[in-house]
Amino acid sequence: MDPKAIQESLETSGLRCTQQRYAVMAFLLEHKGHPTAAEIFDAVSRVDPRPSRATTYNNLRDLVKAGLVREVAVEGRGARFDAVGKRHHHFLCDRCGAVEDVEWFEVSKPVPGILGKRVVRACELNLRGLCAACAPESGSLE
Amino acid sequence: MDPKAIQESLETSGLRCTQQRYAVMAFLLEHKGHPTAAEIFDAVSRVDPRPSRATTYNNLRDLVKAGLVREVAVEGRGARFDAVGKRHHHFLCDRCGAVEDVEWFEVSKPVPGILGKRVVRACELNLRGLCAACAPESGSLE
DNA sequence: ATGATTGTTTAGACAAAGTCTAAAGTTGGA
DNA sequence: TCCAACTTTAGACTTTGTCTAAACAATCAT
Repeated sequence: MDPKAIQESLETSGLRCTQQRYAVMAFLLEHKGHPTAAEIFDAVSRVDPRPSRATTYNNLRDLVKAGLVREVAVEGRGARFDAVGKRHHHFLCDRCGAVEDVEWFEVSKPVPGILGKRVVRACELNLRGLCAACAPESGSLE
Repeated sequence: MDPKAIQESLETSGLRCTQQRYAVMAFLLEHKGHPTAAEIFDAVSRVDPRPSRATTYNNLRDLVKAGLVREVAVEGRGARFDAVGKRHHHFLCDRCGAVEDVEWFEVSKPVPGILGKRVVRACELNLRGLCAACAPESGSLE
């Protein structure tokens, strides 16, 4: 995504395109590996010397609220983020902790009635196991 | 699950049945609401006055390693845990943060080839939206 | 342009979540 | 009984995230 497009998507969402905000967004678009807030903070800090941690957290929150970024549900200490792009599932490596995207495929819907009054707005699959780098030559258990 | 059965399942998994460990396991079996580590610590602290936080964390880690307990993947600060029982999916409420079990139903498998060398060991669905308590009378977007 | 208003950044204190260590306490088995 | 292995404990420490008040933009209407 080129700089102009990033700026535009921020402004369309009602966010000013500030240095910091832009840096966070650009970093997320370039790094699809679901970085943690700490990693994002480190990365933008390296460019613009010493922004406060709070700014990075604020910007992440703003971007999530605006729908440009999503927080990924994984177990583990730090929140991880993901620029909203193509729909996809996630694969979590039990050994090295990597969080990888898996190409989207349609999943079965819950049997009607199972959910009661609940309103479903989104639905994603978490696959778990060993990533390509950690996998030995053994087979799957699923 | 009765006390004897809990003790047995611990010992079968190669874990001594200590006071603390038993208390953590029993609490998880009774509270299906996916408590956070902090909640578990508080609960067992109330019974046995002042165990160290470290003990609770150690025991949780041991139980997860033994396969009796699972860490639930949700975004947000504290790790949440779940006694391993019937297979189920999770429903996450966007408004109140509740994590509820959803009765198991079979989900579509990924198209072969999509996963490359990865070895899948588990697979669960995260549904997201508004829980029964938070849902207005509007419809679903999915 | 000028100034009022609003949104943003900053530093640092704070709080919450989790880990580590060293010492002391248990437990089970030879 | 005594040893080796496992547990627990307190507390220091680290990491992650939030909050606040003050300084800094940027915007908009004159």
